[in-house]
Amino acid sequence: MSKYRSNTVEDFAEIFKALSNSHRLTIYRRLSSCCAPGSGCGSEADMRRCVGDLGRDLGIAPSTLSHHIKELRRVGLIRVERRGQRMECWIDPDVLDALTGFLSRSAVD
Amino acid sequence: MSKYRSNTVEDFAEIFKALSNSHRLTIYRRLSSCCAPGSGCGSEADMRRCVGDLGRDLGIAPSTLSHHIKELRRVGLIRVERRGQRMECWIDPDVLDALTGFLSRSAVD
DNA sequence: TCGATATTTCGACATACTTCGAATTATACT
DNA sequence: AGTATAATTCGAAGTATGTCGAAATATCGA
Repeated sequence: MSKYRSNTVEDFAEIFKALSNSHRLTIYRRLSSCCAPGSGCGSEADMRRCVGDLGRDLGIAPSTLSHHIKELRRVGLIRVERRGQRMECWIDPDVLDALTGFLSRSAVD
Repeated sequence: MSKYRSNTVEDFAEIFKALSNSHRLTIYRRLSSCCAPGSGCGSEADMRRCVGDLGRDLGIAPSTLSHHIKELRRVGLIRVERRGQRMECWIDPDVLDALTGFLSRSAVD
């Protein structure tokens, strides 16, 4: 039931670019230790983490953190939703699947 | 018998950066339609492609192509060896495995 | 309503990246 | 030796990225 479909090589290049910064990659991995909503491998609270938590101990300014979150969101790797004061983030598993599929699949071109 | 071992998040970020340019990603995918040497899924000739072939129809200057090949090589994604006038390239399957493993594995941190 | 907490937006700056053309190196062929 | 082909190195130019601080927005609690 993968609803995600990325079309071009450019799309995937953008996704890789989002993971090409060590701060963003760390953020993404911290999220990937949680589960996707609806995947039933943890409580709701375990699936999501707020922006502040994700950037803890990274040594970057809040504005920089926000910029990185925005970038991960832009390419579709993560989803974000407000919950009170916090912005809760979680991984879009479809995009991750598309990415690993893209890597292992042989090029047509 | 995976002899490749990447240590840090920074290493993986570098690998993703190498794939974050659509020209380099296209080059890499053209190579991944071949097989690794020793994997026995094709003749020797099928496993490798020279720099000029990999950059065909990409619309970039030879010097730019060379720069991209160098970058893919630097992070370990591909291997290069001279064969006469040509430089033959092929994929390092260990690094690709490490990459997909890294993506699916949960973060410890 | 006022202050605290969480996050974003904006503008600025330094650094890194992509690309090119010109010149250079390596190999093959005649 | 001389020429052609394949690829690299170098320097330059424009663009993109990562980062910050200051100011703004959103929500919660007293």
